[in-house]
Amino acid sequence: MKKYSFTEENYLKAIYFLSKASKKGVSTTAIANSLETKPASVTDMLKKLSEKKLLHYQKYKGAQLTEKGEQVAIGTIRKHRLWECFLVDKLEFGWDEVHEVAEQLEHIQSPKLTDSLDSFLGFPKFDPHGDPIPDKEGVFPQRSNQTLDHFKAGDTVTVKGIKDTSPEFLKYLDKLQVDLGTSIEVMDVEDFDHSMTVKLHNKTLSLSALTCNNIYVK
Amino acid sequence: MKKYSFTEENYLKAIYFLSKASKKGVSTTAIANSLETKPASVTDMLKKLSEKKLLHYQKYKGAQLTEKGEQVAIGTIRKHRLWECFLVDKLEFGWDEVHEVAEQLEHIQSPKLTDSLDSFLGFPKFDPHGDPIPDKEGVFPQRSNQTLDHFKAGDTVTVKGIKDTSPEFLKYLDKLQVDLGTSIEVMDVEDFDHSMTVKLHNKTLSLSALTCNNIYVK
DNA sequence: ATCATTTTTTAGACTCGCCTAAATTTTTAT
DNA sequence: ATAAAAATTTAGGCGAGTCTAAAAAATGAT
Repeated sequence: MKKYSFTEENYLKAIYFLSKASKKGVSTTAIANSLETKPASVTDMLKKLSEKKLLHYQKYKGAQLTEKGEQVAIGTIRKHRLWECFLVDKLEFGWDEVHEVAEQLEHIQSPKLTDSLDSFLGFPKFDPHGDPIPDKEGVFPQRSNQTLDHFKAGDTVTVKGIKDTSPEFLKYLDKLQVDLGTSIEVMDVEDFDHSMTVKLHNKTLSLSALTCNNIYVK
Repeated sequence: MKKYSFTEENYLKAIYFLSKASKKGVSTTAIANSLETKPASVTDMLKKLSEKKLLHYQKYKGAQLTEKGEQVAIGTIRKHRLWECFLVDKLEFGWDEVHEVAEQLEHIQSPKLTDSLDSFLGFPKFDPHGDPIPDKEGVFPQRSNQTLDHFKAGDTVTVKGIKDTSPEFLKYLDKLQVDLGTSIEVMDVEDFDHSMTVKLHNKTLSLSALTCNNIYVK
């Protein structure tokens, strides 16, 4: 098992997420934006990662992870999400407070630690935002990818995940008492702006189309 | 609260421990040996740490931590030892397996994490090797600094800590069933080589002078 | 007190990851 | 089809942290 640097893991993780979105060849600029760095720096790093067989790279054509690179990325995501579970379940962090710390913890190199943590947490399938946690073999459990905005008046659904996991949005959801597992009944959908009137915890409230699109439900 | 790099924390920690041993001006070579680096590299770093007011440094005179530098070192030791407790108490690591991972975890930057972990662990005073864990204010609890070799036939003592925390010695102690809290009765001390015959867990065994000097008791 | 040995520092260079500015290639618009 | 715009790469450089080799200072032995 080779070791990869903090930076390498971050690049691979970023490229992994971007490749899920765009499907073919992740662009230099996209990576640069995602990592808050400059395109020139990304080009340098792509060359290095390419030499290490972690991704395929052709000048001007973007990057694609190799199997090896994808496994490193998935391993990093696994660590990140397990630590998020730890922080919320054991240390009583809020779901809006875990990201920054998990960004550090995800780079700790110790397979034994990762797997012991997994076991200690009871092999969770989803992190505090409902995002799937890959198992030791890199297999993701399936999570509903339907968002609340796809439902209509009369439907009753359960919150399964949050798409926008920014602290701002998460704090807003806290205020609304929306959490994983919360049951939501759709009362009405407004034709004009696609906002929804919903009932949850016996309270009636209105959710914008954007909000509804950021809540995964089933 | 400023942030210090992985490397800076390691230098400060090493100098802290060396200064406890030698009392006046930690030498370049001593630091280099401790960190498995070269004296020339240490000189460079001492200049930088000195500029940051983390230590006092004069050419050819060695280094001494400032109050600020000492607090950073103690903070790092606190993190290290808390993580060791976590690994042993919660993740069922052996006391001989924790050092390497704790060396990584100790550099995570999040006061909230450190303090939550402390609370989650029940504010432990000593780590799995019996070493004292400084509190949030940097105050160390007191631990017996008497070693087993200072006792004589007829004395009965309790193991309070291990001086040599190398995996090799710790595994040896595992084999002898010596653990923190283990009660030891001194049966006999050999004049010739100062080895001891002791009784513990109703077993009689012989311990070398070196072994006895590496076990803190009270 | 002086000479030899050891320790420490300086000088110059390397890697990693990043930057800016300029050159080049690709894409888009006309 | 070509010119303008956008994306990407190259070139050169910087800071952190490290190294080796050589110079300088401190220490120890006689």
